[in-house]
Amino acid sequence: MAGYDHQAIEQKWQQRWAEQRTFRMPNPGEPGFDAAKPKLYVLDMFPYPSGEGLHVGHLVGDIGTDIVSRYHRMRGVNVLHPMGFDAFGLPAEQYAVETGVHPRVTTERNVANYERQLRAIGLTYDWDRMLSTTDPDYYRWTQWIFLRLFESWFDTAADKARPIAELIAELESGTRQAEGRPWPSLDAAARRAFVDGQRLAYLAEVTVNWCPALGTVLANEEVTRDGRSERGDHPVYRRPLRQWMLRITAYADRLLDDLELVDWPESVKAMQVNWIGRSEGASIRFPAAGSSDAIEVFTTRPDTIFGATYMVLAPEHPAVDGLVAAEWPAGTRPAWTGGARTPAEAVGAYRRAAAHRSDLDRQTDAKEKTGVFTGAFCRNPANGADIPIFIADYVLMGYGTGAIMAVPGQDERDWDFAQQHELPIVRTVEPPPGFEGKAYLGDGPAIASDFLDGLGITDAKAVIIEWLVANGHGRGTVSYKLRDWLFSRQRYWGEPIPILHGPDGSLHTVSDADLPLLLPEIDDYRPSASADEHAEPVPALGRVGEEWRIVEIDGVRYRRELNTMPQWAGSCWYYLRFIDPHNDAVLVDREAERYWMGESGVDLYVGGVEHAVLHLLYARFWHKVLFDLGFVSTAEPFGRLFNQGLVMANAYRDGRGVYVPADKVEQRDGRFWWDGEAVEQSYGRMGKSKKNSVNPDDFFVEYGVDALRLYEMFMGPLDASKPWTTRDIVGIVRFLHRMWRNLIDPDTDEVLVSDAPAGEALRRHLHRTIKAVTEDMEALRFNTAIARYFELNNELVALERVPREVADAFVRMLAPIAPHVAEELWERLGHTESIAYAPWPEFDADLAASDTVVMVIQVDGKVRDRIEVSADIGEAAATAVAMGSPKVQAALGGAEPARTVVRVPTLVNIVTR
RNA sequence: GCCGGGGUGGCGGAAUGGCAGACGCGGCGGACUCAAAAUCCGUUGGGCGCAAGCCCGUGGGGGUUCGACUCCCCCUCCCGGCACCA
Repeated sequence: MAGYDHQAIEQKWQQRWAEQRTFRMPNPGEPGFDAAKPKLYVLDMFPYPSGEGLHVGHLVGDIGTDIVSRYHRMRGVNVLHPMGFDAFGLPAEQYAVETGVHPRVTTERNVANYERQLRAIGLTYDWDRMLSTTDPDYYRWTQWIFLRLFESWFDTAADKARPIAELIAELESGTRQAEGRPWPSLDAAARRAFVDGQRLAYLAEVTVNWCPALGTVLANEEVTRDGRSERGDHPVYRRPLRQWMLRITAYADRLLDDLELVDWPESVKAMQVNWIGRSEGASIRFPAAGSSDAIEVFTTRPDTIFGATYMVLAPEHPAVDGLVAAEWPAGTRPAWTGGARTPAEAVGAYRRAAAHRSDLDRQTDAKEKTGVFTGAFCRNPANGADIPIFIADYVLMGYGTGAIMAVPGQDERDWDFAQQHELPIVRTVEPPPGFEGKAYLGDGPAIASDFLDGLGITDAKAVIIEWLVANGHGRGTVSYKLRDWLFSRQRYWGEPIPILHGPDGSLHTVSDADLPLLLPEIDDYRPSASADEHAEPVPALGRVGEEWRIVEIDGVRYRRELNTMPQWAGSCWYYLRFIDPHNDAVLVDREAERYWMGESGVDLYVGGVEHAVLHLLYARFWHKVLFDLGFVSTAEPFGRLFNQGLVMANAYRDGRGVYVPADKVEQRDGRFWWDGEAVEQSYGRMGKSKKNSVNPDDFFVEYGVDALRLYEMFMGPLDASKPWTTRDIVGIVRFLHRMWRNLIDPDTDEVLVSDAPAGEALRRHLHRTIKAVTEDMEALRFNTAIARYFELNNELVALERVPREVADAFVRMLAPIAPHVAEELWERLGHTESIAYAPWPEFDADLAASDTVVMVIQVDGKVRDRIEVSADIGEAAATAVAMGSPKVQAALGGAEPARTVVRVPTLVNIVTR
């Protein structure tokens, strides 16, 4: 072999790692497991195996975690580093619809291609632990967890989930009542309804996002803000449907509070806090005039109740129908009626209009506050005033109680509405002098508020809540933006929900012993897509034959649940199954779980920031349920989260706006050309749709895997988004060749090391490098670690032979990032064991700190001279050296030093002022 | 509008209170070569200067400090998230 042959080296070592199962990690108690070592669980967010395969942008995080894993193995740590595939979901199914190929076939093909690509990058996953969410052995346990959700309820007093059997026992023994009613007074159906309504997985008639084009409902999180599906960009309509829900709202406070336990980027924490949207306030009952009913509102500003001059209900509010007056009452203003002859007409017309306005329309017209008077009034409990009740779509049914007390004096939206509808405005917080705004949101003394007058906002809130409670008008409450998780999908390619429906409406679980409930074979996996927004959802499983859909037990015919789970389900707990992937008795072995999850769960979880809310919130929720039920040992699943940056690239569009292949575009005369046509350059995330992806497969042949790994890490900080520039690779390739030549004679293949000790300067440089690289490894700063390799390597160029102490340490330092060339050099240096478990080099602190330093001498903060001094120089000596400098004397120009700042040994600053 | 993150040479980036621009790309000059590539050596923030050297310089303005890319205040622009959430 002459010179550095990356292809031969990379193939050789990947083959050897596979043959020798170098990176297999046994569990506690298994042969080869060393309990004396500390543990580290390093996890990538597992990918959805798309047909397009991986591009270099996907690999940044995977390479980063591989480096961390390799580094810690060398430090004597048991590293759990698994990989799997999140393979249920829409694309495989859509592809199947288009081609007639079963989703399982495409999924298996894609998984195989991903595994091939990941192996080719030299990633050190323990492939024995590989799993796919579509494996029956895996989704068996996804279904099992669903059953645990179904069989649990949330005990608010204990602030945790408990088995539903314990609730039933308490009800039967009389220690607990069903919403105030004694258990014996309820008939069987009422008891069942009550219990089913307490479960963490429950069926409810809810307003859902129905996407007829996809033939399925979508979670709020899967709908874009302009009311279209995240996937496919189809229109989404709101309509009520009976669906499975998961009671994530019960965990809102714990999901919020426990963010303190985890080491996550502030931005992700902030997004979760924002998504949960906790706000403290009060719910207050306003009695409807001339009726015994009352309407409950939620407000964060109960202190402003004396300024509530009208009430607004969401158009869909259930109380509206009962409120609408027969005719317009005396005093109704024209601005309130919407031009209708009666309240019923006005309300009907407004509701119809509101239902057809998309969320986007509502947002664009945010300043335009529409609404109509219902003709009804309610009584403000604080001051006894009768105030008109409106419906308006600026009040959302989905938040709080779907009704507000409108306080235009202290709320901008209410101010706008009041202005546009000629409603009275009463300030109840004194704005500062000179305040010229409209609604005043700031603090100040309460005015026109009876017994609250003079109090600041905080005190006034406390006093009014106390008053509301004392007089039976309301109480302090907390409201959340977070909603329960809509868990039904009407698609085929997902986990079947293991529930049976009895003829009497009762719900029964498929027994644990009968799991997995296999996804039945089906000829036509098409969703029942429709252009009609009113079409009934038809789950794909509804087309399976009766022999599957109907189950007869003891002569009773049960219907199977036909919905499947959303794609998020499988990714909620995969990190647990990696710990014990082949266990067919339990979800995860208790001892193995305790060992690998340790104190704070996964030690390093790396993935894209796009999962900041959905996946991470859902997974935390499931984990907390499993924690409450005693199946896992930590409160949080992911102790440390790290978001890798995106890889960006230039993309080019032709005159029609169509993307053209970026790698075929040429630059001439400052413009860009493709196929003889001028094209527009843009810049953005690398992706197949923009035709600017770089396929790693192409790279292996030309530059090598080690070059790819080094380049991806050298581009910049791991968490920053960075532009991909293929030509920059040459710097990395030069480094690799130079390093090879430093150690191997290109003509004779002789190893160019000497057993002579390294010279003083080189040895110091080596130890400085070990120190810096070690610190960079700990802090995930691989870009600067690589810069240190370059510096050390460049110094070695001048040597005939590299001292062995330097070569050995250098190759080991290189191993985490460029493992193939490191293995090869390690072997040639005479080592017989894989470098993967060679000890990480230690540095000598005295050698790493240099014995002489360049001392900077400033005059009035400006650098005037640099003098090499001993590192242990004293302050007096440093000052003397500084004053002795002719350059310093020239800069002083005879001026007297007023004071001297000395920071030995690096700096002296002579101040003349 | 609110929340979070950013702005440093031609480019990617380094430096988190103490030499701004490590390292790499690109550029320029040179060696080797018939030539080119590869490789090697030198150089490369801007301005003035023959030079020694001097001045300017981390989005803009102000402040703290002997000393600020770094800390504080105001402004501005860019990126990400949320957005009529009462």
